[in-house]
Amino acid sequence: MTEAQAKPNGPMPSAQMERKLAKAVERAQQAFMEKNLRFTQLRQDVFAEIAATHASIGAYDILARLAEKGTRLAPISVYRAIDALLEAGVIHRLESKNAFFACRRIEHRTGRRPIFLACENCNGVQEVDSDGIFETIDRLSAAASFQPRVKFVEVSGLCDACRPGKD
Amino acid sequence: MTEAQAKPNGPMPSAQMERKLAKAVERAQQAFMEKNLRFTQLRQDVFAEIAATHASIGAYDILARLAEKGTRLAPISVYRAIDALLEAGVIHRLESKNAFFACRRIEHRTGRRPIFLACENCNGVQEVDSDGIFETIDRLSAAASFQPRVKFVEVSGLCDACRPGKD
DNA sequence: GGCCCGGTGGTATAAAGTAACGTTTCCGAA
DNA sequence: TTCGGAAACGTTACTTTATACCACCGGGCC
Repeated sequence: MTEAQAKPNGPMPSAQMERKLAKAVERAQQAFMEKNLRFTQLRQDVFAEIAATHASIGAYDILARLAEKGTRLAPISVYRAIDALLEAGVIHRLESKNAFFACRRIEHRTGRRPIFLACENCNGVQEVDSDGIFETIDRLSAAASFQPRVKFVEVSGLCDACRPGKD
Repeated sequence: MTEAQAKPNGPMPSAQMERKLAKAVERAQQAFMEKNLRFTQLRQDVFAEIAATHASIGAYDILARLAEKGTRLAPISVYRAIDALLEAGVIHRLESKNAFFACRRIEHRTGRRPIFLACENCNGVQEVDSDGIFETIDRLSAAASFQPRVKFVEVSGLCDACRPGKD
């Protein structure tokens, strides 16, 4: 398949989108400060590109979009920025797609880790409360004498907007 | 192809391991037959290599091991065999590692899908009963109007044998 | 100043996976 | 028994994803 795909969620006033993006960048900056990490220009640019997508995006797509805007980078530079963004917790990695998306940080509201619902059509990612799944994983791990370090719960499918029968 | 010769100090009797491997291959063959798929020589070779590993293994590692034994293949051939093995359900893919492992098919005993516990040290993979995790995912998906198709639950960490404090 | 260190730039290359196309093999129908 | 289509395989080339390596820059610190 090529890169062409269904447009992301419905039309939205671009002014509103820009305000949202600016807020997201600001929150990211906050997160970096709290962790004593540097929110450099490169990291900000990469984050903004990911956040502007409102979906998951591959490292090389980020690269291409930045190049279109005049910022030509080597892959390694993007990956370094991504590493920092992951460490700061402002983006997540979708293991099943080798892609990244801006964290909406619902765990700040729920106090719990979310699971990811990734749409195969529009690439949008929802984070929904895990409702005890991670605790279950911990329990199952303990029963198997397994020491968990990183846990992935990812679901691939179709989001509401992309469901057949809808338009 | 010559038989495995006596090793001076193997940790496990190689005869026993070979018997286990032969059984695994036989079960795989069974699975292929039940699904009306062909268990060709290539597929058998690739499966045997994965099963003999007793851990997760990357496609190119399989390629290299087969090459050592005189079977030189193009990557695509291995991937095609892997696809067939996945379809037959005799191996699983570890998304978080881009690797594959032989299914021990605990769902045949429990009637339920397992989750995967992957050791970062020895690459071993345990399949343990999911204890309702997938049902929870279905429920959460429905609540989010999301239509799930593929679900990944993978845990990366240290298995009992590789835990620090043991030896 | 001289030093360390985190971040960056650039080149090259590894690792993972796929497209395209032709040939062989299997298997059932005529 | 041969024919024909589908599935499997081989070969080449290629894309996508990710990292190694080394040099350099700029700020804090002695």
